[in-house]
Amino acid sequence: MDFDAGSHRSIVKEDGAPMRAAPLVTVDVGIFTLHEGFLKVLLVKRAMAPEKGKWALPGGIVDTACDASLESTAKRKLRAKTGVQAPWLEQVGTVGNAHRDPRGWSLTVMYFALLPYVALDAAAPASSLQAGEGLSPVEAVSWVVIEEALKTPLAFDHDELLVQALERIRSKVLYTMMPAFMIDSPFTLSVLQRAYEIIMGRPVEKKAFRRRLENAGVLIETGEMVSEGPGRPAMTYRIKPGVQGFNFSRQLAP
Amino acid sequence: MDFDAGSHRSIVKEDGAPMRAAPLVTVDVGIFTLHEGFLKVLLVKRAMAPEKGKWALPGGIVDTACDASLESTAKRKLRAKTGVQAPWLEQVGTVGNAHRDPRGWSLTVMYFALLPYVALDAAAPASSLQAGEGLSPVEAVSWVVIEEALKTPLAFDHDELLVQALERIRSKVLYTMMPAFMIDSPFTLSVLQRAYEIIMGRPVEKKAFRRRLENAGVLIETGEMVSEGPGRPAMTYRIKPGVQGFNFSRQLAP
DNA sequence: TATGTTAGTGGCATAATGCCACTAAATCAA
DNA sequence: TTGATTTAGTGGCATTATGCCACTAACATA
Repeated sequence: MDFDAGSHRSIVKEDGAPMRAAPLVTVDVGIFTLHEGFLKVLLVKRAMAPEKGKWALPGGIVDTACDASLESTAKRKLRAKTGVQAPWLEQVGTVGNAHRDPRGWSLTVMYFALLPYVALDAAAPASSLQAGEGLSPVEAVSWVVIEEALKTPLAFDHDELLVQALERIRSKVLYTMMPAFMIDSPFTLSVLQRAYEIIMGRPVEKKAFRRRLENAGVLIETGEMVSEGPGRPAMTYRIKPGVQGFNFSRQLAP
Repeated sequence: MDFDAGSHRSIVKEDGAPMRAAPLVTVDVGIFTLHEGFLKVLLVKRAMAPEKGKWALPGGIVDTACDASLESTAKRKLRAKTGVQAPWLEQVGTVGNAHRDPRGWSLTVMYFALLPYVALDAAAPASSLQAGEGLSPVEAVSWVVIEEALKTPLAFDHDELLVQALERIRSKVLYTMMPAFMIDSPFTLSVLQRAYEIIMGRPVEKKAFRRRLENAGVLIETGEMVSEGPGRPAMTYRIKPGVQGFNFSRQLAP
């Protein structure tokens, strides 16, 4: 069952201030991309208390008035910071306890999004730096190389949330097409391979990589070749529709 | 960030009834076991509105006063219905939207638990049939064969939640030791194999199965043999500690 | 003692990946 | 023009975990 009839109560303290029996509910989104050879995550610098001035994952309260679902909340946060939609949005998990927020019991639903790199200045709408429709104002928005983000002390328990999201990504990269959603389309197989390598943190064997993609049939040849600098020109490809749900039968070497 | 300062507001409607800005938060638990050759899930019959009289997954509101975390809420629900702890408890995901509960925006964090069969009459404490510490009274508690549960119309969106949990289990059974947590210990390899087969819904090859376990080194030989009826006596085994997190390098044949 | 039943193993086949050397087609610098 | 360098792409064998199947082992029962 969901809850007892009438069990949701608004307790009011003696001084008249409302006290919550239900926890605060927020959505946080780890937004990841590949840029200049690095895996980067989008961080915002909080402009308001609590944790004012600290770097944090983008996120905020679920607005029951304007969000139809948790996923639409996540999409709203994403669009507010990047100005674009993400081709991959996935729920990581939910963390809820009495101590993660100084003001009491709180709960956050963690998502991660993958997208090709977009410059923030150009793409981010004004709303990302100002308070708007349920949006929190922030001092700054920035793509941060993942290793640095992991070293930075983040607001609340966002360090742990970031680690959780990263673990999920590093695990799924071994048997999915994830990296294809973080680069511009169309792309060459070499670019895609490098995307895998950046996320995995180690080299991938060229032949095995290409054969795997070929047998899976997850790409469409565009027929267009590209040639950058010296070396043989390369064929370009696009992702087949529906590939987000595709899983290879085995993982890349651990 | 988590939320804006002061953004949690208790809106009061004109008639004085409190209206929530924050969603209702619940935890639901799919409790699974193996019994008499079937995969079964524990269902409860709701004794109170809403959805009174309907079958549902055990669960209920998060009690911020007594639960330290979401997981402890899940454990409390589990213990209330079965009287025992589960050796496997895993979060499946969170569903939150405006329409899953007739009374407004609500959110549930779904867990699943795996445990060896326990008879409900004997093991369930009185609290499972009566209202207690934040526990909801139910008309009945029952182990239901999974195929039947899937055919039964459940309260709220519990049909979908059950499907989600089941998909997770059917997927992870292919590369984890999950079934070992649903049978009594120690066990024979034949019993364990049958546990896999029940969940997977198809036969598993004996030699491949045993070799896989042997190479993984996830079991401890007890040294004790058991003999039931005719046939050669079988060695018995226990699960090595820490095996819950173990993943085989490949999946069983899809 | 023969027969049926369940436990457990030997050994080859299969499939996806790892590995490495090779060819192919471009740029660049004498 | 030619050779060196660079990147793209392939051929083919090795490795590894699993699938498959026939075989042996040890018990009960008639």
